[in-house]
Formats: sequence, structure tokens, C-alpha cells
Amino acid sequence: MAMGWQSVREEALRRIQSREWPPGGTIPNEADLATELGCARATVNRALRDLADAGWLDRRRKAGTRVRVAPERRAQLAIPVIRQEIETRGRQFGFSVLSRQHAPLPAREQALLGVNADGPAERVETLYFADGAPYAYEDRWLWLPGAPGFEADDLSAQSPNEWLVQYAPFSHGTLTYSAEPVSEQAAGYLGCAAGTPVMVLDRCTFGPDHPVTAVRVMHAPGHRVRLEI
Amino acid sequence: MAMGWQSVREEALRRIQSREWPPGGTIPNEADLATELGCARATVNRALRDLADAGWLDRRRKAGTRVRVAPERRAQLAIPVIRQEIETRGRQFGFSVLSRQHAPLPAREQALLGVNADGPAERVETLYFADGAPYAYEDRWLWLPGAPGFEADDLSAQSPNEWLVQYAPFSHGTLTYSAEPVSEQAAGYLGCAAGTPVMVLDRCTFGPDHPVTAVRVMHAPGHRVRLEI
DNA sequence: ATTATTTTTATGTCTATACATAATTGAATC
DNA sequence: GATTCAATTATGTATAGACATAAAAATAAT
Repeated sequence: MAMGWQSVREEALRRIQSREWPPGGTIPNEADLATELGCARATVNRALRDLADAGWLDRRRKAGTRVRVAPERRAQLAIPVIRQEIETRGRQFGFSVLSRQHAPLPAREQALLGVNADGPAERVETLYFADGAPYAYEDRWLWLPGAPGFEADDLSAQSPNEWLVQYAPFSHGTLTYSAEPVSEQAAGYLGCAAGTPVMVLDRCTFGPDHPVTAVRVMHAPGHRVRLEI
Repeated sequence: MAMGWQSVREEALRRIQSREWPPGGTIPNEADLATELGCARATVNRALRDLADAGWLDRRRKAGTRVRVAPERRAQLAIPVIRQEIETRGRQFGFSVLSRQHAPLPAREQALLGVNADGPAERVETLYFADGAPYAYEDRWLWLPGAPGFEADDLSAQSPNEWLVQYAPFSHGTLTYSAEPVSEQAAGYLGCAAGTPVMVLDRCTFGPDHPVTAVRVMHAPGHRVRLEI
């Protein structure tokens, strides 16, 4: 009857979903399960640890393992890299840098990035296309010390979006989606009426120590953000 | 120098982020690393497996372990349970069931859930409040065979949202966010002008075998969806 | 009754060893 | 050169055993 950890995981998940192990209840300990299933405790441990990571179980030393009443379900969203987003749908990717200039960080971006005004910064406005049609308008502020080499790149080969993925990949940050009426300016770029509801993504990116960039992406009307659970 | 797997993970991540192990490059094999760091291969294995799960490394048998060029960063979104969403911000949760009736599944929901029209279904409209102010309007369709017991509940104690979390927790599904002009009816409930841009969440939930529910949630203007990476 | 202390226990982790498996490498063959 | 097949190798997994650790439970002291 020897089982691998994946089989143990399956069996345990089956018992959870069938309520053989009811929500909130304590399940048998690792040693007993190992005996019952005919495998080593380490194998059971790996399976149960995996289920705990996935949010099905709660484990605490001595207290034992219990079935989560409301399994913590997390939806995962792959970080949007616009080129990928477009090309995986079989459409032609394109972009055009609308403007690029050095300028002091506006107050809003200073606050988002937690930087003082004095650092050198650059603003880049970019329009992205899918099959030639406007896909998104991006207004990006870079804190230059956080993105060394960006200044020198002419962005002819790759978009700012891709540049950052390639040269400043080791970062964390936050994404915030909201629904807003599109600004008059962005409406012009996106080819829609001003005030049309659009998905706006505000994204802040930080390197290990320093802030890197704050971006506002206004998607063309109809854009959807899809997550799986 | 003996290190636990977490220290090994830290050290490996440090080498990746410092480019001591450059993007695209192959890193030393587990056995060598174990020797270098003074621990067992299993410990290194666990650390590297974890980094691979997190998207930093690519591992293939025989081919070895290499550093991902563009680390796959995923943002995680906790599944929105409206009560939690509101209460974690220190606001008072409330809800009111606007309507509840049996009706055949409309074509749109049939398609979303992959069900034929014949099954019994129920529609529930709910308005959610935060500190007494409208927070979201929910239009939910339930496929009753997938939610046994729902019909009998009078929803006085808990909202449909919570009912499902509690009684049909073992599910998967999809979430789709979009920005749309609010319908005239929903605008009335939410207390805003018709056509105002709002975040709309379409959510389909499936049990292990059967569909359960299709929901459309229209959030009050200004709603934000925040993800961390 | 309350508090402090010890014991118990289930999970967390590490180790050495072994074998399994996928995939590359290289040799043998056509 | 192309194809087939075997050898090699790095990761994947399983195991028994050991000790660590957190926290509950039991006990002792106040």
C-alpha cells in the first residue's frame, strides 16, 4: 500500500472534501497516518505541509493538524508583462514612446515610492498596441538611482515595461486596480470618449533596498483581469 | 557552519539577487552545495525546491538548476469575502437581501457554469454595507443541486457570500475584474449616478464535480483591488 | 483559586542512505 | 551524417532515526 507523498496528499484532500475529516476537526497525527497508509512519517509530513501551504489545513506543534473551516483560497495573478499579455492571445504587440523627459518626482509619486524630491527622476509615457489598436497608455516615473542604465537605453528595442523586467527583475511591490473615468488625454491616445470607464493599474516597484518605479497604466475599455483559483 | 534549509534558501537567494549566480546561468549541483554549506543534500534540496516554487529557479533532472532570466512573479489575491474585506478596515459590516426567487438560469449564467437550463436555480440580489454606506451590489445565481441546503436557509444570520464560504468551501473557479459603467438599477442601490465607472467582479464557483454559483458584484465607486508581490 | 513549573506530545527539521526517473551525453551502429 | 541505444548524472523521492521546539496538559506551589 506504500504511497508517495502526492498520493498521500490526494487521499488527505479526498477526506477533507468528502468531510470524512470535517471542517474544524483535528485529523490523526502524522505517525498514525504513516502507519495507516504504510509509509514514513516524513512522507506524510510533506503531503500535509503541502496541503497547509495550499490553505486546506492548519498545523500547530503539539496542537495537531485541523481542517480549515474556511479554506484560505488565494487567486494568483501572473505579473502583467504587457507584451506577453498580448502575444499569448495571438495578437501583434507594438509600442510607441510618446514622451520622455527628466523632471522632479511629483508629490504623488514621491509618496508612493517613499523618496524625497531631490533624487533624479525620469518620466516616460508609452502607448501599447495590440494588432495596431491601442491597448494601454502607460505613465511611468522612474527613480533613476534605482534603475541604473535606464537613462542610457533608447527604448527602441524594448519597451520600458520589458526593460525593467530584464534589468531590474529582483523586486517586490504592490499592484492596485481601480475603475476610473479615462482622462481626456488618455482618451485621445486610446481612441475612446473621455470619461469612459477603464481599468487603471497603479504599480509600485521596489528593488531590494531602493524604490525603482511608479507606473499608472490605463487600459483600453473592455480590459479584463482574470484570476484562477 | 551547519545551516537549516531556510538559511540555505536565504544564501541562495542572496547569490541570485547579487548576480553571483547570474540570470540564465547554471548553479552548482545539490551535492556540491551541500558540501560547501556543510549540510545534507536533502536540506539543499528543500531550499532550492522552495526557490523554484517561488519562481526564482528552473530545475530539471540531469540538466541541473538554473537561474530564471525573468523570475516569474505572481501576485496573490486573497479571495474576497466581503465581510472580512470590510471588517479588516475597521468598518461595520452589514447586508440586506433585496430579492430572492426561483427562476431558470439565464443563458449567460448557463454558459458560465456549463449547465443546462433544466436544473433548479435561484437568484439572490444582495446589497452590502460598510458603516451603513452601500459597499457593493451582488447579483447571484445558484445552481441548487450544487448548493444543498441553501434553499432552506433564510439568510438572516449570514449573507449568501458567507453561506457559500461555510457550506460549499471546497471549490475552484475563476474571477474576472472589469471596469464598467454602473447600470441604472445598481446605481440606485449604490447611491451614485448611472454610468459611473465601477469595478465589476464576475465570479464562477465550482465544486469538485458540479457548478455552484455565478455571481456579479458591482462595487461602489472608488473600490480598489490591491495585490502584493 | 491562581500561578508557576514540569511533563508530554505533535509537528518541524536534519541526516545518511538508497533507489527512481528524466534527460543529456556519448558511443555504437547504420 | 543520421539514428539508435546505452551510460551518466542531477534532481526527485522515500526511509529510519534523531533531536528541536512550541504549546497544551498536568502537576506542584503559592
